[in-house]
Amino acid sequence: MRSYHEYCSVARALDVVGERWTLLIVRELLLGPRRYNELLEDLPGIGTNLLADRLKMLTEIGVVRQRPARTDGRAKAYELTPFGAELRPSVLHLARWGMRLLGDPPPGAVTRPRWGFLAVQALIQPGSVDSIDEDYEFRVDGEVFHISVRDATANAAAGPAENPAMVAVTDTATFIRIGSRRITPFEAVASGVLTLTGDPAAVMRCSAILGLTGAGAAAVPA
Amino acid sequence: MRSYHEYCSVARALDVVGERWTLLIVRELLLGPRRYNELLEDLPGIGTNLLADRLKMLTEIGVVRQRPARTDGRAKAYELTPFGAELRPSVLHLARWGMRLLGDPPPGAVTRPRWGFLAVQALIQPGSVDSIDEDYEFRVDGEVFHISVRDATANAAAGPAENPAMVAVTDTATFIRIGSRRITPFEAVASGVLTLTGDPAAVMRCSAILGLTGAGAAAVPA
DNA sequence: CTGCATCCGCCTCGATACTG
DNA sequence: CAGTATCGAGGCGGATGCAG
Repeated sequence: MRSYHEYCSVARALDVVGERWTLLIVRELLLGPRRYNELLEDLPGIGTNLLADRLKMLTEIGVVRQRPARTDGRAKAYELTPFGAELRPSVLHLARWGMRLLGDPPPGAVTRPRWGFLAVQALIQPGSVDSIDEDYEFRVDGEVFHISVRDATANAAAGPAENPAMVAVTDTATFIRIGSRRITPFEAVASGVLTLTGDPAAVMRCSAILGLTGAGAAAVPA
Repeated sequence: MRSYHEYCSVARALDVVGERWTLLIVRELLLGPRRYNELLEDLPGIGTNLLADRLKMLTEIGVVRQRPARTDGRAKAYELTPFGAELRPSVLHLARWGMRLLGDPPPGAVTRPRWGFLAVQALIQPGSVDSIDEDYEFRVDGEVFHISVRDATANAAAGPAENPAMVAVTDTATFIRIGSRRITPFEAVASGVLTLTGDPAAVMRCSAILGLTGAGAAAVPA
């Protein structure tokens, strides 16, 4: 295992998760346990030997562990250990930062609706959460997830909301275009690529939580 | 420039800062502007061509920019753009995460006191800051920096504090050993590798800010 | 069919030498 | 001091093979 040989926690962290593909494997596992072949599908281009090597290394270090898959007793699934799950803030901050680098989807690019789920978690701004308890549901290219606000704290979770105050329906490209502030939700609604139903006031509160209301659409320099 | 070809903000971020050495360059620049040869010294093993390539790429993307060095009008220094500086939370979270992976300093490992400055910033827990305005000074192998608490918010800065309520003097290895919770500040004082002067109550408040008081010395699994 | 291990061409990386 | 040029070694990516 290659190392920077620096006695610094950043360098040490990068010794473990800084090699190619490794943090993307963590990204997938942050969305839930995953089987080997599922990871191969989620990460086009990775090469099966590399995935096996990375999983073995991450398992040895204690970032990832195996456990029997839910559906099939024989098959095994990979999941993050609690230690590995502590990478979530780093990955979410990277997601937030990378959002501004995303232009329109290039022709050869792969897109997965699940990634939008991560994007929402990255956009949530703890300071902008109102004290009204309610849920917002998102349906992005068939993938369904929601944000729950309880006690002025917002959490994202998979699956539909029980009684959503707002439902947003769109496609992955539009979703990321909104998240990267290239268009506003209102423009998306106007052009018909986003459908918002529910309480208009809840729509505004949800937009605020995701930091999409302010004029702070900072552009990428140069 | 190599890419994952995924339309996902995490993958896009890693396209830019995920290659070898790149995030360590950012780490150095987070500590202030730096000249080419200084970066070469800070990052042993990088290879001068790779540093040049990375700096050029980061400059084109808008993460880094050049500006005339302060001391010498002709010489140029590299610094982060505001966009690049937004990588700070990601790097600090990684620093926090990697702290638990740091054992005792291996024989061949390089150590720089400046890295401890980053470690302190990574350890600061916004929720554990008392509402007493005061400063804490740290002297680690000659490098001096401090934490300022104002309005229940803690900030780390380079240089000495004006009127520190506490001064901690130690070496880099001990400093990181404390940060990784392998020993407590009290054990370090007892064994003579850490010297704390000032108000004992301030020492406790500072320890709390850095999350060093609780029993939460979570170990690395397996 | 899933879950890897092996093999091979290629491209990045790392070290040294060289130039403005 | 601040890079560019060159070249060998090794990690990476893709195809294939094989065991449970």
